[in-house]
This record gives sequence, C-alpha cells and structure tokens, in this order.
Amino acid sequence: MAYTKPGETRSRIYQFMRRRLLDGQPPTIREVQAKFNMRSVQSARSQLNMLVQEGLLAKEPGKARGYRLPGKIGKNTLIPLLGSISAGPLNTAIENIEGYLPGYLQSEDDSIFALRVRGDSMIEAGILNEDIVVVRQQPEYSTGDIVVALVDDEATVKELYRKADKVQLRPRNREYPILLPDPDNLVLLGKVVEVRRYLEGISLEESFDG
Amino acid sequence: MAYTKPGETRSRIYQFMRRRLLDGQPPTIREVQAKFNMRSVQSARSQLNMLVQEGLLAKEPGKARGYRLPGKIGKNTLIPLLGSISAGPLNTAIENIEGYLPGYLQSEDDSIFALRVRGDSMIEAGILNEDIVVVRQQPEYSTGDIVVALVDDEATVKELYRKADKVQLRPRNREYPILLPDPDNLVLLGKVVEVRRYLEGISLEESFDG
DNA sequence: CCTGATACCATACATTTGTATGATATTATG
DNA sequence: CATAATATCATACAAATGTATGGTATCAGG
Repeated sequence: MAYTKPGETRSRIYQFMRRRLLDGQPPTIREVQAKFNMRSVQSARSQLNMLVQEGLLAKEPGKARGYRLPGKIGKNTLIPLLGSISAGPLNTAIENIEGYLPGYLQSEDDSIFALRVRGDSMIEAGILNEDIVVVRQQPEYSTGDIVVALVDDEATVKELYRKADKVQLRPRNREYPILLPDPDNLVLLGKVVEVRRYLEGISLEESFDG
Repeated sequence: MAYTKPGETRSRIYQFMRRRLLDGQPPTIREVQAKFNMRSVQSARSQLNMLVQEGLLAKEPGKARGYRLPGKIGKNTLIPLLGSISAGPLNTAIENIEGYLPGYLQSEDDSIFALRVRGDSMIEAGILNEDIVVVRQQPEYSTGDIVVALVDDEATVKELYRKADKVQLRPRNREYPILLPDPDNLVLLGKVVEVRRYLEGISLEESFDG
C-alpha cells in the first residue's frame, strides 16, 4: 500500500477534525483511524499529535474525544435571555431563562445576560420595543451609559446621568419624563453592551419548561 | 440531604446539556454528576435517560459523550462580516472578510453574511450608522422587507416596495428620497434578518485558514 | 545507494466512560 | 397515613477510548 506524501494526510485529517469540531461532535482517535482507512490506532494518534504540536489543534489529555479547536474559534458561547424581571430581583429571574443567544463571552461568567425590552422609551437611541439588550454587570457606571435599572422592583432601560450625588435616568424619547429615583430604591443591574433585533422568527434557543 | 422538587433538577440538567452541546463539548455522565453534586453516577444517568425518553435529548448508546440534541437543530456558527461592498459585486467582497460574528443558523446555508451599515437613511427603523446587519440571500423578496440592494454598484439598505412591475427602495428617514431603480440595474443581495449594535469595542473573530 | 524523516503497523495496557443491579430517601397526592 | 412516583445512593462490571512500546515501509534529498 502506497503511503501518502508527507503532510498530505495530516492536512486532510485537520480538515476532518475542524468540520467535526465545528459541528459539535468531537471524534475519537479510532474514528479518525477508520475514516482514513488506517489499520492502527497509533497511525491516527501520531498525526493528531503532530497537529497539536503545530498548534492547529488543542487537546485535553486523557479525556475521551478530547480534541478541540484552539483559541477563540469554536468558543462561541451562549448568553442567557432572562424572562420578565419586573417582578423581582435578578436572582429570581435567573431561574426563568427564556432562551439563549449566541455570543462571544465566557459562558462560566454569570455576569452577562440578555433582556427583551418592553416599551419605546429608548426609541431615539435606536432601541425599539421587543429589541433584545445584552447586559453586563459592572462595579461602576459612567454618565452616558445605557443601563438596566431596577426602580421599585421594576426593570427599565435608560441612559444614566450623574450630577453631584443625584442620579438621573433619562429616556431617549421626548414623550417620557426623566426619572429621579431615590438612591436607596435604585439598583443598577448592568450596562447595555449590545442591542439585537431579530426581524424574523426568532432563532432563539428555547428553554426547558417541564 | 434534601431532594429537589420533581422536574427541577431535570430542567437544570437539560439546560446544562444544551449549553454544552451547542458549545460543541458534549459532557460525560460523570461530568453531569459532578456539576450537580451527585454522589452516584446513576443519579445523573437516570435523569439523562428521562430527558431522552421525553425526546429532549438524543443519544448514541455505548459511545462516550454520546448525548446529542435531537432533530435538525441549528448550530452555533460564525457569520462572516464583509467589509465595504460599495465598490463592487458580492463575490469581490467575500474576499475581504473583516471578521466573524457568532450566530445561530438553522441550516447549512452559506448564504448568510453580515455588513456594517454606513449612513442614517434607515434611522427611523432603528438602524443607525455603524450598526451591523445580518443578511440572508433569498430567491424571493416581499414588500416591506428590509433588503440590501446593489444599485449602480453601490450597496444600500432600504425597505422594499413593489407596485405592479415597479420597485421602490424606501429609506426610513424623511430627509432622504425614495429610490426608483432601473430593474436592470438592481441586484438584491439579501434580506436583513437581524440588526446588531455593539456599544463597546468588540474583538471580532479573526479570519482563519487551513 | 544511503540516511533521516515521515507514514504506517501490531499489540498490549490504562483510564475514562457507559451500563447494570439493587437498594433507600423524599416528594406529591388522595 | 398510605401509596406511587421520583430522586438519590453505592457498587460492580463492560465497553469505549486514550496511551505506550517497538517495530516496518515509504518518501525525499544528497
């Protein structure tokens, strides 16, 4: 049986791995072996090791199906889309996940979530009714940030303004008044870092509801 | 040790599985066991079996990390963000990929891409300058669709209107005129299915090759 | 032809992971 | 309370899968 040219099999194995990994189905070494008609596990394994050494693949040693795509690629994560949070604090809302959005950020990081906007108080900032905002919790907020605030147990999206010790929550719609919340009654849930609008049937990940 | 309410653990396990599977990293039963602080493999396994029985999960029996999302479920994919396409047809632009957005596609379609919007002609539809639109190529377009059109080798985002045989491209900004393109000079690149706005600096996925 | 590098093989072993059996504890409900 | 359904546990075993060792075959270049 003729051998392939140096590098040729490796390149094809890489393509195969990439497709499978992007597909969400990491193959076993033996699956690679079978795919390329090799008679020995080690033939496949050594090729895969080479790919790891070249930095084209990453792996978790010892784990089954442990090959990964290195770096950011394939590391897209899911942002939880929380349902209505108007009824209470954030912890309660987390139990009530409506779905997931594809996003960039670390999945283990709980400090990012998404909300669906109700109302048109931010229409002049290009945030319409039913839009989805991606929110990051932060320790500090600056004037001009668009934030999600909890005022009297109701969540709203507004632009934040500080003047001395006073806090303003400004809508971006001339028909709405500026809010001057009592600082004791104000909780800032996070800063809006992204706005999304789905113009077709929403391609959300549905969530389980029993 | 108190038990959880019936269905509660299962619901959380399902969300965990879904997240991991969409992320391309199918967990082992023992990983589930650890995640939910169970002392027995079987505790996790029986919950997973239930989910399979309910049709919420699929599995390949005997295989390591064999749980899957059932049916034809979309995948976490990367949408190419094309650079400026005003200079020519789409084929040229594809050579000039600016980055990738995390997205969620229903099908294997290659026909989805993203563009950055220049100008404010769609401001009343909530599409601002510098916003990113996700576009899908289609065989047919309907009145009222927001489309990306190529008129005289320049790409614009407009609302499509048909009247008899005539085609209108309407801006959503009173200061701009309605376009009445010569049908021979009009190419519809696709329909806008999603609008995104990043309010902070983002690091796009860089281009990769093999 | 010689030689190093690469591709490939055969076999054995270790670990991870799925499966099976049998039991106890808690919850929901009439 | 009585009962069924559900959740959980403990332990053992079997299969899948990663790892290791030592070898042969083919390729590429001098």
